[in-house]
Amino acid sequence: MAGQIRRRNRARILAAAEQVFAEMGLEGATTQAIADLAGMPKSNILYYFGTKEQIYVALLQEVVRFWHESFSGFGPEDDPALALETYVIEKVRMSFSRPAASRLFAREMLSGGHRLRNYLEGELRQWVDERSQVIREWVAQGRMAPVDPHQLLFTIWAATQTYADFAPQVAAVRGGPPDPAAQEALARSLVDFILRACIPPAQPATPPR
Amino acid sequence: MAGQIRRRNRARILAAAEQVFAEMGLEGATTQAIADLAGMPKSNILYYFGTKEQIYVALLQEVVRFWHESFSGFGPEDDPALALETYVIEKVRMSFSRPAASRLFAREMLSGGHRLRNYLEGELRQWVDERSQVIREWVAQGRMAPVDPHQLLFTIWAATQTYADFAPQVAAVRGGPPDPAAQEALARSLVDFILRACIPPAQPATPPR
DNA sequence: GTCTATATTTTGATAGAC
DNA sequence: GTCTATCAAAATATAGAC
Repeated sequence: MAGQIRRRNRARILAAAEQVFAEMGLEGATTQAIADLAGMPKSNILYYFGTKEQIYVALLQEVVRFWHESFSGFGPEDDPALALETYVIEKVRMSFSRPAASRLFAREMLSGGHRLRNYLEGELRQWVDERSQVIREWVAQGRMAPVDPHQLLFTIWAATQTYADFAPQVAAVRGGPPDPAAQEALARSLVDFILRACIPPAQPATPPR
Repeated sequence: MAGQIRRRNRARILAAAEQVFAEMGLEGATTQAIADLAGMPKSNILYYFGTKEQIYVALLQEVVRFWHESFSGFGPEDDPALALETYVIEKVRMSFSRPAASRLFAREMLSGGHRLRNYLEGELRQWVDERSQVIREWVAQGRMAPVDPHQLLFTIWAATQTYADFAPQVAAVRGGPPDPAAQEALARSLVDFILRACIPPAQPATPPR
C-alpha cells in the first residue's frame, strides 16, 4: 500500500506550511517557500492539496482539533485550584512548544475568523458553555471568587498565548527569549497570579457549634 | 499654502490603510483596496508614500507613538490599585475604540516584529524597566502582592488587547459582539480580577502598641 | 506519483498626459 | 497635484513528459 507515502508527504507539507504560514500569513506565504522548507518541488505541494488555501484551512482545522483533544477540560467534581493550575500550565507550555500553531490561529482571528466559524460557534462555544457552568457552580459553592466565566477564559487564553503570539515583544522586554527555566518561572508566576484572583483565601476554620 | 491638501490626503490614506492592513496584513492588502477605501486612484497612494510598505511602517510608528502618549504610566507615589485600575480600563477601552491599531501591532509581532525593533528594544523596554521598578517598590512596601513585573505587564497587555485581536472568538463565545454596556462590564470584571491578584487584602488593623 | 516548463493572473510601481 | 494607461515582476496553478 502506497498510502504510506501519501500520508508521509502530506505530513511533511503540513509541517512546513505551519512554519511558513505562521510567520508570513496566508497571502505572505508562497507555495515556493513551503516547497523549499518541505524539500520537494512546488508542483508536489499543489498535487497533494490543490490550492494554497486548502493547506491553510487543513492546518487550521488540525490545530483546533489538537487543542480540543489536549485540553479536555474540567468538571464540577474537580478542585478549582488544581484544575486551573493544570489548564494554565499546559497552555503556557503549549505556547512555548508549538508557537506556530498559536500564531496561525491568531492570524485567522485577525483576519476575521471566517474559516473557523463552524468551530468557534460550535465546538468552542459548547466547550465554553460547559466550563462556564462549572465555574458558576464553584462560585456558588464559595470555592471560587465571583469571577465572570467568559472574562476568566478570555484572560487565560490571552495570557498564555501571548508567549507565542507576541514573542518578539517578550524577548525585547526581557533582553532575550526565555530559556526553559525562565519559561517555567513565567508559567509559575502566571498560575500564582490567576489563583490569587480566583481562589478565596482559606477561611479561618469556623467550627460548627 | 497647499500643505493643507497634502496633510489631509496623507491622513485619509493612513486611515484607510489602517483598516485594510489590520484585516488583511501587509502582503494580503492591495494598494488598490486602500485606494478604493480612501476614495482616490491607486497612483495617488503611491505618489504620497512611494511604496506600500512605507505606508505600513508609517502606520506602525503612528500606533506605537499614540500608545506611548496615551499611557504615560504610573509612579511610586501613586496608589497601586488606582494606577492599575486606570491603566487596565483605558487599555480595554482602546481595544474597543481602535481595534485596528491593536490588530496592526499584533500582525507585526506575529511576523517577527523586525519593523518595530527599535521601539521594542528602546522606548518600550525603558518604559517597562521603569514600571517594573515601581512595582517592585510597591511589593517591597507590602502594598502589592509579590507579582513578577514582567508577567504582570504581559498579562495586562494580552488580556486587554484580546478584545481587539480576538474579536471573532469573543463574539462567537458570547453569541454576538459586546455592546458598549457589555464592554464596560468586561472591563470592570477584568479590573476586579487583576486587583484581586495584585492587591493584598486589607490587614485587620494591627495597632502599634 | 513526480517533476519541468509554461500559461495566466495579479499587483506593485511608473511614465506621461492633463 | 491628479489621474489614465501601461510595464514588469511575482506567484498561483496547470499541462504534459517521465
